[in-house]
Amino acid sequence: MVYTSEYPVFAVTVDIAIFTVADDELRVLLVKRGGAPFKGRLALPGGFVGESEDVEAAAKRELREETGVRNVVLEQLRTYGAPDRDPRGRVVSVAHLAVLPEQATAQQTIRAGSDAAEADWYAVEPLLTGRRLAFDHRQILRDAVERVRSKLEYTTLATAFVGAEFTLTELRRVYEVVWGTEFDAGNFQRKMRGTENFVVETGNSRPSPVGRGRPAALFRARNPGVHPLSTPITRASS
Amino acid sequence: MVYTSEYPVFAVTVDIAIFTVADDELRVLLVKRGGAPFKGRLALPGGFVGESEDVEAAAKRELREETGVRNVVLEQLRTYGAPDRDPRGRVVSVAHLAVLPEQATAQQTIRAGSDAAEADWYAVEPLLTGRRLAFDHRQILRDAVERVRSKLEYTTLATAFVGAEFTLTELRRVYEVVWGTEFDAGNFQRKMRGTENFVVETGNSRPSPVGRGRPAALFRARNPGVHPLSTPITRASS
DNA sequence: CAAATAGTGTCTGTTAGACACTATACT
DNA sequence: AGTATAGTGTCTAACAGACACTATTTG
Repeated sequence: MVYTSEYPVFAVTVDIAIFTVADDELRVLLVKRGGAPFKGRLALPGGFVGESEDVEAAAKRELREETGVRNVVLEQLRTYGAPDRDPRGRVVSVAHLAVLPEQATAQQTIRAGSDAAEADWYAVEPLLTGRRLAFDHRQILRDAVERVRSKLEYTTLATAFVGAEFTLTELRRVYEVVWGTEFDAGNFQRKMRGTENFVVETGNSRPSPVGRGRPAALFRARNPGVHPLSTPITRASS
Repeated sequence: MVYTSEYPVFAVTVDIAIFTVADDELRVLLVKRGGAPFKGRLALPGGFVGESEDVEAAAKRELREETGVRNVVLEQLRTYGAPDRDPRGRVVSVAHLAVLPEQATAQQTIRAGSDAAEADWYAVEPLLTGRRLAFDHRQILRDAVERVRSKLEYTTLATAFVGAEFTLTELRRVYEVVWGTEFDAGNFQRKMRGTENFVVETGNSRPSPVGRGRPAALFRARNPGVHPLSTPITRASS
């Protein structure tokens, strides 16, 4: 290592806020820490970046280790670098943000590490003000939620919360749950159908889960990944 | 250092894309590198984060060293962590974004470091595709420009490009130069006056720089800093 | 006065939101 | 038929953009 003698030495970690929407709740995947520091406290999943490992690759690896899924939405959030944020020493964390459809959450595999175990989904809302998380993870979580809420407006991120084929009601629920608002179902429908490069009708339909009512047309995302919207989805409505 | 033996060792730097608008151009402050690697190549100003220094504080320090100014807009952009991005070894860079009013650019002091000298302002546009910068700084610059363009829409960032008191024509020029678009002066005026918590009229006025024409009313930012706008400034117009 | 820049009036097309209504399923 | 969910029609207020016009200054 060239720098160990010339420049200050850091460790670099990635932490990931992995979100999903289930049972009309925005939820985040947390692990209970098995070792010091913050033993027993809930934390965002994460870990050290390898010596020759790209930071993004490290985030992907951690996400795969925690959830077993690949090819889901994952993007960098921001970096947290306060000198006292980790009691063990100088650790800079590059926080990331991931979004999973509810269906994918079943594949979640419990990580068998020594400093992390018992991964589980938690409702986000109480975590923002109540229960304390390890390190500065509450702040990271707050920033991540803010980012998700904002990205719903200007990008196609909402489709990352639902399966490959989805009804517009399912998509509307994502907006309603993440924003804590209500939409007029009719206006939402028109807006979705009228927004370019967002969703396309597949031709298939799905019967109502309640067993009654008109079956809903199925849609899919126009393009894979997250893209900016030409016309934003406004946050207002009743 | 606890981690030198336990975990991979990194150096952490900050790089800053410092923007201003002058002579109807978006410009960025670059330094010519005085030492290896990339000796003689242009680079974003930056440097190593100190052993007990907060990452944000390091960015502020670098900005002050390069420009002599304090209390200007400075925010984190994103972190670049490819394993081969610095030929000297494993260096992760936390890139930042700063915006200066043209008036403040005169105070720029040339940094007297060994690996950086001759700081100067360069038109951004040719740098995005042409001349190569040191490290991955072209990519950082691209991302920074993208962020600035986007933030003009949804935040009060435009006011960071102008002085404490400014005319609406000056503000309009910021949008036009950064976006490369033209606005209808009248509609822009109405939009600014009608958008809440953006600008307020001071009561003062300033004669036209050309010496002819009606003097323009002076405005100031409603609140210091960058804030989200209730209604975005749309990028369209002629 | 002419010229130049600042600022207002006004029309038009688009769109968000409210809400009534129609469509299609199951029991 | 009754009920529940999906989807359409239609009205209104707000707003962006085009563009004509007025206001205020200097030479």
